[in-house]
Amino acid sequence: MNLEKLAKALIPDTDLLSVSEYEQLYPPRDMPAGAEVTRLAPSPTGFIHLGNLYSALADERAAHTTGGIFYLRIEDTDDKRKVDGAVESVIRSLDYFGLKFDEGAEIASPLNKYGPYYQRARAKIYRAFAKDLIARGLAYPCFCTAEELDEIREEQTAQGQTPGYWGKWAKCRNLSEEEIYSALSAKKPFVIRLKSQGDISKKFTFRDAIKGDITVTENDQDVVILKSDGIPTYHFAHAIDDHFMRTTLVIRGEEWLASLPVHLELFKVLGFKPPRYAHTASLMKMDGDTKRKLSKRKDPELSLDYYRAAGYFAPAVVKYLMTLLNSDFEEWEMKNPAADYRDFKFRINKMGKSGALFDLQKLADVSRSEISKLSEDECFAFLKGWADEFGSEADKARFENREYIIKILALIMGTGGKKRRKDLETAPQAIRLTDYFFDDAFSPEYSFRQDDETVNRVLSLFAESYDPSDDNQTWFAKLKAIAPRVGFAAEMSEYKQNPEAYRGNVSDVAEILRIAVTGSPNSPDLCTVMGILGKERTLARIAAAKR
RNA sequence: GGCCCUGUGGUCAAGCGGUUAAGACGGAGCCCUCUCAAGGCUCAAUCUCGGGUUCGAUUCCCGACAGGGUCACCA
Repeated sequence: MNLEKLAKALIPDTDLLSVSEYEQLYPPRDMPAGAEVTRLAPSPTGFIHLGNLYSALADERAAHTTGGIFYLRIEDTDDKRKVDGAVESVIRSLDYFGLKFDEGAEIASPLNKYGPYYQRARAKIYRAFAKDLIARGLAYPCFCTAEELDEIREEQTAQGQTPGYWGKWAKCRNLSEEEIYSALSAKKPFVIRLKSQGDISKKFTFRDAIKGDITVTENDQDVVILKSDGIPTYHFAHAIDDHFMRTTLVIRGEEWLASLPVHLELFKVLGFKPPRYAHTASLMKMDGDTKRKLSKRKDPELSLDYYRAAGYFAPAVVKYLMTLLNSDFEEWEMKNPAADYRDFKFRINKMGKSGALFDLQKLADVSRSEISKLSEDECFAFLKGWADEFGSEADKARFENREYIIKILALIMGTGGKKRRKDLETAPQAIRLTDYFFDDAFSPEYSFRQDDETVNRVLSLFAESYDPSDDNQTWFAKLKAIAPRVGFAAEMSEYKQNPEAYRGNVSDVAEILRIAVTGSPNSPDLCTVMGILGKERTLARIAAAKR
């Protein structure tokens, strides 16, 4: 059979470069030794979830801790998956979490020399190599219809054979020249398949950067490399793109492990040196009583946009993911509490081999601790940032009087002091804590535990003696003085020794006042709260709370 | 079902032939306290199961079992 002629008939494009011309067009990168080139290669659905961020963070760290390149490639070979604005959404989401691409799709960079970064725009390259493979007898056209393939599969299943297009089942593998040209002139649609040279009975060991040595058999499947629309499958595009974009380290989910033999054979027939691979254990989630991989369809609450909207502190999410990526990160962080996480020496080979369960409690803990480290300005910026994008009008308005809100934050969150509140996981949680400082949000449902008479008496007595210039101690002494007048113990110790002798104690006095002023039995130091509210509002609230 | 990966407390996990089997989250309890928060202290909880190898296995080997993944003209 004249293979050159066949290649021209199958792929008639006349504007394709030669194999060596592509090598010149995309020369090896000039990089320091040890620098890794990694990539994020999503399909353009625009939806990325925590699992994707986890893997993207591994890519980004691997590149940026070695002085390498982290780029974005869009795998749009399946047009069913395309969603408008998806690429921008990916970039924006990752940027929110502090991950930046050095080059790639929609990235303005002088480094963009290995594009185009959309696979659809790279059709010529794939076709050039498919043509070369055909001419070398390593690929062939297949005219089987979906129905025929189904039949083959059924037959294979019935016989207990491995399903797929291989060996004797690969009907089109040995089509005669005549059969091919007659099918072609009949305009029958066709795909291009790899003519696998592999032997299923031969095993080989492959070294994965995370999983270590993995023994698999050679590939014997005549996989599709060019679909009937002339667009490559993932496998073919992967081999060509990662070669010509000069990727050094392919980090991807372990679901790809199964197709590794295919990819390695592709690299081999193409004459490319394969990159190093790191197959990451995927992030899992509890579903009923079994674990399963995080799924974009089933777990919309794991969307990155969800975390943004929920007001999680982005650096906290990243740090949580870092603890999952390299478990010694946490220890390192304890030793270097002030250091940037980027200073940590991320190691791809220290990643866990088995899939970690996504632990919302742990994320919450990291989040609490990160938020508790925020300075006044950072805290203000964080909360305002959330309010501006996701908060109500009232929430937004709250940040207009900077001086006032800063005072409140210092009180409720302890910003500026050493006693920091550490139970806040998200921005809205913190903002809700400021509600009673704003009259428009102050709508108390008083829940006094004492009878009306006691409440009124305490309130009146306090109002009479209240002096906004009192310091904390003086203020509290006045509270203590009120206690015996309503039959309560002034000292906690006295009360504890003899609880039956009193109707209550100072803390009950404080509670009445607290509910009156803040609407809640819980608040930070009441004296300071009153100070921030000012005498007028304090007294007005006390008056309004009377039964 | 075939093939591949994985298997230390509830969760994330250190460990790499001899350890009282780290640490973190979570849980329980106590103390302190004007409430909340914060802080201090204490406790419970783990090597999937069999066989080997070895003076000695959580650690090495084999098997079982369990969990996960994958078997497309999707990525």
